[in-house]
Amino acid sequence: MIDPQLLRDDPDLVRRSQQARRSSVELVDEAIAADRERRDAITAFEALRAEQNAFGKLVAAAPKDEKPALVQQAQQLASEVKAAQLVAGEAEERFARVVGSIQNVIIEGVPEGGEDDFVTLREVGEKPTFGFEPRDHLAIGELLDAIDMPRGVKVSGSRFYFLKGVGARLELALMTYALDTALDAGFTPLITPTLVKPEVMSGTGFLGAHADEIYYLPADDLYLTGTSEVALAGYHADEIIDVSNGPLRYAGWSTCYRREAGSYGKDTKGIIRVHQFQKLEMFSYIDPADAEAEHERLLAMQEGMLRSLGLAYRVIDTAAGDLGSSAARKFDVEAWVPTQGAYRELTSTSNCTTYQSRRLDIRHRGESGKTAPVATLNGTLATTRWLVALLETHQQADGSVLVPEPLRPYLRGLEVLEPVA
RNA sequence: GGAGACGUCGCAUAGUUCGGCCUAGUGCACCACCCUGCUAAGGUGGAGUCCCCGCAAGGGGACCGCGGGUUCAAAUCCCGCCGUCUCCGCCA
Repeated sequence: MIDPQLLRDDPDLVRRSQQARRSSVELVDEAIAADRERRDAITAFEALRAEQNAFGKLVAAAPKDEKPALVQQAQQLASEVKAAQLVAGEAEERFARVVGSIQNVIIEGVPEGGEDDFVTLREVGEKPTFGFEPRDHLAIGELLDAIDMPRGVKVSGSRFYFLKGVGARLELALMTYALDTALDAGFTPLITPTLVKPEVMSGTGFLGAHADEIYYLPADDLYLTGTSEVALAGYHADEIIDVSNGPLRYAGWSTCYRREAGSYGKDTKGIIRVHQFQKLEMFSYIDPADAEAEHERLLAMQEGMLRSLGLAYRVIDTAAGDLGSSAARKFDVEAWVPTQGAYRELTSTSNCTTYQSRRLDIRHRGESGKTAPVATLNGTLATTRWLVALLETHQQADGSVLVPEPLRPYLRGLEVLEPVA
C-alpha cells in the first residue's frame, strides 16, 4: 500500500507514477475521494460513540427509578451508533480497496513505459566466442548426463526435469557459493517455508495482476511461493523491528514454484523456464532513507557473482510498466546466452520502499520514537537458471565444461565436467 | 484425529463468580526527576499500539488471541475460528 499521506500531500506524484506505469490515473482521484468519505464517516461515528459512552455512565450511576427512561433514550442512541459504525466500516473497506490497487510510487529516474522500454545501464564482460558450433545448455546437459528432461516430463509433466550427477552437484555448488557470498556480506541464512497463508501472499503484492502465476492449494488455503521473498517479507510481519544499528539482512534458500501460465511455447527447451527451481534470495529490512543505497549494494553483489563466474552480462533498469506492484524500482542482471544470441535474466533486485511493509505491518522506531514503516528490498543471488549460462559459456569443443574457479571448492576440486560416454 | 486447560497493556499476574465504580489493578523490568557520597534501598512522576479532529496545545475513538452475536452497556455472557500446553490415539 502506498502512503495515504502522500495521496493528500502530493497526489500529482502518484498520478505521474501511475501514468509512467501505464496504469489507471483515475484511481488516484477515486482514492482521494474515498479517503475523504472515510474520514468523514469515522468522525461522525466517533462523535456518536463518545456521546453513547458518556450516556452509558449516566445510566450506570442513575437511581433505579430513573433507569428505565434513560435506557429507552440509550436504545435510540445505540441504533444510531450502530448505523454510523456500519457506514464507517464500509467507507474504510472501500478506501482500503481503492488505495490498495494503486501500485507503488516509482522512484525518480525509472524509465516510463512497458516491457521493451527498459534502459541498459551497462554491459560487462566479453561475450564468449567459440571455434566450433556451440551446443545449447540442454545438449550439454545431456552429454554430461546432468539434465534429464524426458523423465521430468514422465513424472511431473512439462517444464519439469531431473538434475542428475554433476548437474545436481553443480546446482548445489552454485547455491552454496551464493550462500557463502551472502554470509560474508553479513546476511543471516534462512531456509523458508514454501507454503504460505493468503494474507502473506497478498501482503507481498503477488496476488494482483499475476495471481494466475501462483500455485494454490484449496484444500488447505495455502499458496506455493514463487520466491522465498514471500516468506522473507512475512517473517517480520506485524512486528516493530530495530534497524537503528543497520538493516536486517537475510539470505533465503528455497525451492520456488511457478505455474508459467500463458507462456506456452516460450522457452520450452531445457531449464530456462520451469515450474520448479532453487533460488537463493537476499532480503533487507532497512530505514527507508537508506533504501536506495541498499539497492545499489544488492545489485553490486549480484554483478560480483556473475563476474566471478566468468559470465558476460548487462544491467537493465526495468521500465515502470514492467515493475511488480510492490516495486518502486527494479534492476535485472541478464547473462549472455551464446546459443540464443541474447541476454537472459539471471537476477532481479527490487526496492519495494515501504509498500510491502505497510501491507504486512512491519515498522521500526524512528529517532523521534515514533513508529514508521521500514523499507524492504530483495534480490536474487543464484538460481537454477544460472546453469544455462554457465554450461553454455564455459563449454569446450569436446562437450566438456570448465568449472569456474569459485565453484571448484564446492565440487571437491572438480575442474572440468566431462561428457559421459 | 479425540479429551481437557489456557490465551489480559514488554515479562509475570489480578479481574471473568453475579455485565456498569475496569478510561484494566499489582509486581518486575524500563525512562525522567528527587533523596541518599558511590552497583543497594526509598520517593514522585511517566510510559503501549492504531485511527480521527486540530497549525498547535489538546480532544475523541478503537484495541483484553481473532471474528461474529446478545445488551442501553461486554475483558466479563453466547457462537465460530486460531494458537499454546497436557493426556490419549495414529503416523514417522
